Amino acid sequence: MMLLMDSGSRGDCSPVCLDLSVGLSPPSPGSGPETTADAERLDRPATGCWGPRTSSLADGQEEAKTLEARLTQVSEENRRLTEIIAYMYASQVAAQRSPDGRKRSRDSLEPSNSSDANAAVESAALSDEGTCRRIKLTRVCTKIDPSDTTLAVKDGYQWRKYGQKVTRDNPSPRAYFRCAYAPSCPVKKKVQRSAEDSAVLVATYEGEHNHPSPTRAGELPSSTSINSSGPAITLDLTRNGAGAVRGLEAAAAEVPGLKRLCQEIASPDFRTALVEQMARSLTKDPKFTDALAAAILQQLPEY
DNA sequence: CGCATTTGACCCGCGC
DNA sequence: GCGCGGGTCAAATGCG
Repeated sequence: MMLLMDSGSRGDCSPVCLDLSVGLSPPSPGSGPETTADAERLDRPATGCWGPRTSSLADGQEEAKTLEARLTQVSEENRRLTEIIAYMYASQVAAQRSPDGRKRSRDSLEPSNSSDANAAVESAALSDEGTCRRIKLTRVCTKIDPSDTTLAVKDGYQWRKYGQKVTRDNPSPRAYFRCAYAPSCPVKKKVQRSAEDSAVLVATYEGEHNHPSPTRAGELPSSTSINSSGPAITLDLTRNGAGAVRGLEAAAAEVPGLKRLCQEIASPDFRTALVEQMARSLTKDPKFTDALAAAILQQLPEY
């Protein structure tokens, strides 16, 4: 699951993306609770993400080692919190299923509105009648000015409104949008205020864009460019490091001269330096810590 | 005048 | 078969 924290001013900065891949995705129908596997993972010792370390580190790398350990520890705590939240969230959703037992064919994966404010972002995949075709569902909660009556969520895409409806379980109307940037783009968006908190706007995205974001034209989606001159090399930082490097290596097979660069990137020294740089910039950035705290608070259900 | 938004009507799936 | 509710359509309306 990807947590997108919209800063509200997408024009001048990219969103903070936290990959909380364990957790708030509602359990797929038919599958058992994920808490068992999660609990097993909880018991696992916290190991570094970057593999075994050598004992011959220079003094200058001591700080990097400490920061790396700290980063791993924070990540582990974050993951545990996410798992706890996921468990509580799943229990809450199970307890608040509609009492009439009516099936919700299109919204079957959407949690009840009472938990809207608790779930900042959720992603799910709709299984289509047992076939392999999957429709990506993403829910995004955005804090807005309660006096703001426009159901507009600034997400960088152009949307065309094609309908509005008042639903039974929420007094505020639900607006229906289609992606207007590309005529063939199948993505739809539903926007509705939370039933509990009118200051929270819940946007449900259905499908995936078949074009890049207009505000990030030329940039590969979910990727961070690390080379602005010459042919751009992109690292998908939403995956783990090894996955990103594997993607690079695959690209290197097609682009001559990239293999050596890939080997460099895959080396422990480069990874250490990368971790050091990322940790420094992240820990020094109060916006990051604030955003992390806010994201965690948003995930916590209200009792 | 062209485009986006609004809004009532219509369609469709589901439960009874 | 009927009613309900969500989703979509399309004519009317508003705005630059």
